[in-house]
Amino acid sequence: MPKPTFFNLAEEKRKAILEIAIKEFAENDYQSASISRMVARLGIAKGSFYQYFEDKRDLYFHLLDLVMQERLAFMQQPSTPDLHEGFFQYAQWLLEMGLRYDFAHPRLGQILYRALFGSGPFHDESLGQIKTSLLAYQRQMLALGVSLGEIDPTLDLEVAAHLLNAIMTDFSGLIVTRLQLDTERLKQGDYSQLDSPKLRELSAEVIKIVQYGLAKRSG
Amino acid sequence: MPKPTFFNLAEEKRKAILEIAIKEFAENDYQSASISRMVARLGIAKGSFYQYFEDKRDLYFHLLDLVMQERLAFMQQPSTPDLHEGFFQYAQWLLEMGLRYDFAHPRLGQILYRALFGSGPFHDESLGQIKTSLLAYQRQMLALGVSLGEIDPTLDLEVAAHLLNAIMTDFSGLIVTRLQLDTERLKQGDYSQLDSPKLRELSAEVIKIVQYGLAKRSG
DNA sequence: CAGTCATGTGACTAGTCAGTCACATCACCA
DNA sequence: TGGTGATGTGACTGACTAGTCACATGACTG
Repeated sequence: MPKPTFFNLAEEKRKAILEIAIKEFAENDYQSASISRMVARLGIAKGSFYQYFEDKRDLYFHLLDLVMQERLAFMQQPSTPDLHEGFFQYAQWLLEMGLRYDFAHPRLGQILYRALFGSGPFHDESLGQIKTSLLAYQRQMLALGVSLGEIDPTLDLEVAAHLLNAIMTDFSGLIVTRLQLDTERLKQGDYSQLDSPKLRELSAEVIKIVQYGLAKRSG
Repeated sequence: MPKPTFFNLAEEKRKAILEIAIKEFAENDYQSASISRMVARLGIAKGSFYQYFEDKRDLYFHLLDLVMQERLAFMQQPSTPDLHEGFFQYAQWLLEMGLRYDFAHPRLGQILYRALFGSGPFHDESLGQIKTSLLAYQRQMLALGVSLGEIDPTLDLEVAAHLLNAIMTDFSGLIVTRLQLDTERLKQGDYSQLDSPKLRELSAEVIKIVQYGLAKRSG
């Protein structure tokens, strides 16, 4: 937890610190993210940093908290469909929103991605918990899908949850290559290509495969 | 490319260097992998290292080469089924072999995994090529599956290849949690739990989902 | 005004790192 | 034996790191 001093700061300054910190941890892994570089960019003294945070780790976990909060808030939009209205419809919506989030907050996404798949000094600690909770959610979704009669009840739900999760996290990478988005332009905030109807087409295609598999339908 | 001096070394010494280097790059990302630590462990002088390799990057790319070579060699076993005898049978075999490889060479797998999903200083360079070539292979497989009449010809093969690839690379993580394998024991070379028939059961379950999807079959 | 307390500061410690270089050692050959 | 070229060496450079601390500034209060 950041020290009280940090929360007493003028909002402007606090936001500036977070902005630079997010940039630093998005562009570098935990080890390589540099406090010296951050304070230099912020134009504040090294000592000040240590009045805001216990240490580097303290800042890092605070950022992870923010990332998860942002993501949850982003997902809780009024347009959210009800899972009871259709499992695969809901899954497609999840896919699309996850993608939109990654485009809207590429740096936050990067930090989360690093925490999930990277291997910093705290890989087992609480970061594993994020992954576990994501998987638990997918599993819960699937269980509901089974009870709605949409999901094959003979499936191993743990395996299915893993696959669903793998596909969803991989989806961003797919879209980026597919739409041939210029990563640099993305970083600079130009998301115009997102409006392309291809996004919906693609998520529909993915869900179709998830739903019916690769096999040629008999006939 | 390593300098000629490296290849002139006695095989014993060369292997010792590679062993320590693999350990170092498996346990740390590129930035954190330390040449100073390596030469200390090897009991050789820092200068000697720079007579074997141009620089850190040179060593790293040499290791990546080795990893890919090892993996290819591992996959080209006499037991390899013919893709023409059945797409999904072949896919299941691929899944199982990939897993066995990761168990047999956990450190090499770790290095490859880092190269694919990490974000070192050379992420765009040639490492992207590895991923691209893996994807190209999956895509080729799928195209053959279509021509064999096993794969739904209306699918977008690029999307399908991505999903297949995501599932395959995620599979190792799934198995490790599923079989509740002790990672430490694995590192020490105890692979006894691999004999479990669960391995085949699980890969079959995964392929079943890939083949027919999650949806409850009508009826 | 003096006192107190939160906040800001940057030089400093003790450690890390990749990479260099003048020198030493060794093997081999004339 | 002396010479030559490959190989080995480790102290050294310059640059970086996280974190500390004695001190400075500012604001608010009695």
